[in-house]
Amino acid sequence: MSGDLHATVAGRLRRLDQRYTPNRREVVLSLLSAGGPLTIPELLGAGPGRAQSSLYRNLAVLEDAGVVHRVPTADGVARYELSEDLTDHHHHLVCRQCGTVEDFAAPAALERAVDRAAAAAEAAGFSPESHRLDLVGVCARCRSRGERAKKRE
Amino acid sequence: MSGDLHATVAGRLRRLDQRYTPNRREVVLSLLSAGGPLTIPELLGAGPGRAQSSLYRNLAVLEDAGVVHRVPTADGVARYELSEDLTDHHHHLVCRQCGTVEDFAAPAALERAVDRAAAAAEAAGFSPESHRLDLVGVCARCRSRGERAKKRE
DNA sequence: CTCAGTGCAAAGGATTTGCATGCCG
DNA sequence: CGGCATGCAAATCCTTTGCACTGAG
Repeated sequence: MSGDLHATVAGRLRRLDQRYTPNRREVVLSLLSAGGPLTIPELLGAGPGRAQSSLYRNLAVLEDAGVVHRVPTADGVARYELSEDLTDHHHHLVCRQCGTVEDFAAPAALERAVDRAAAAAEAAGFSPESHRLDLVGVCARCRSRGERAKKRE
Repeated sequence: MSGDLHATVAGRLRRLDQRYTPNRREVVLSLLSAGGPLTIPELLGAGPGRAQSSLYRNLAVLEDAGVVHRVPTADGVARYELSEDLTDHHHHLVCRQCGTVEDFAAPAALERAVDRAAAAAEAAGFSPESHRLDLVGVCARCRSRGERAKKRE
């Protein structure tokens, strides 16, 4: 199954006359094993000797090819994840303190409710293609940190 | 009712030893009359002679005070809107072509479904505080533009 | 041999900060 | 008067681009 993924990625790249290079494979592998969207520094940290500019360029190519997806976040740092048709549809838990983003699978009932809302938007002239649902709050790690800080007071 | 709003804003600013200056009032008024989050240039265009840096600083202060909210967007340009407790709870229709964001009220059933999902996230250690739901697609304006372009082919 | 891919360094654009001045409380 | 607010300009941060070099086909 992992082989299928790489074959798919390679195919999508080939359509743009682009190759599935080691650098790009590295990116895909990192995103695959991550539990959520990764930042540039995080992706860079994975392998040494990689140039930032190449990473940015590769991400742009991969995004063009429909392999990765750029996730805008509040802290101004872009994050990237694999395109939804390569993984499962999911949503995000966004920590407002440390900015990390974790994947989260929503109940099917929620998806249905979103689809109905999309239909309503369509009636208003907007053509919905996808949706984005984030739960914003405090992640477990930051919460325990906060409680420790509170005790110290 | 609008007076209430300004009083509330002034109060929240005062809590931080900040004043409700004309510049800040201008920002709040612009956001109030807009049908969605505004960019810095849009906010700047409203009044002449305003310095960008002051606007950024004022937005930061207003965000601290819980009056405005920063909305991260895909095109790298930050957008701002009034805090939800000053307006009504709403969601966004994001145009992937021109980047504009319009407000959109979701059906109550959807909100309930989101709340249930939030409860599930909470069980997993995450503390949800709010949520964000965007429908991404093409706005009516861009769609008609696109159709015209298609005809020309 | 050709053209995509890479790394380095410089450029670009959005946002932030330093500093002197203006102004409200 | 003191401290917040403002404008201007310089600085910073993330991201993009230019250029020369390497490597795969």
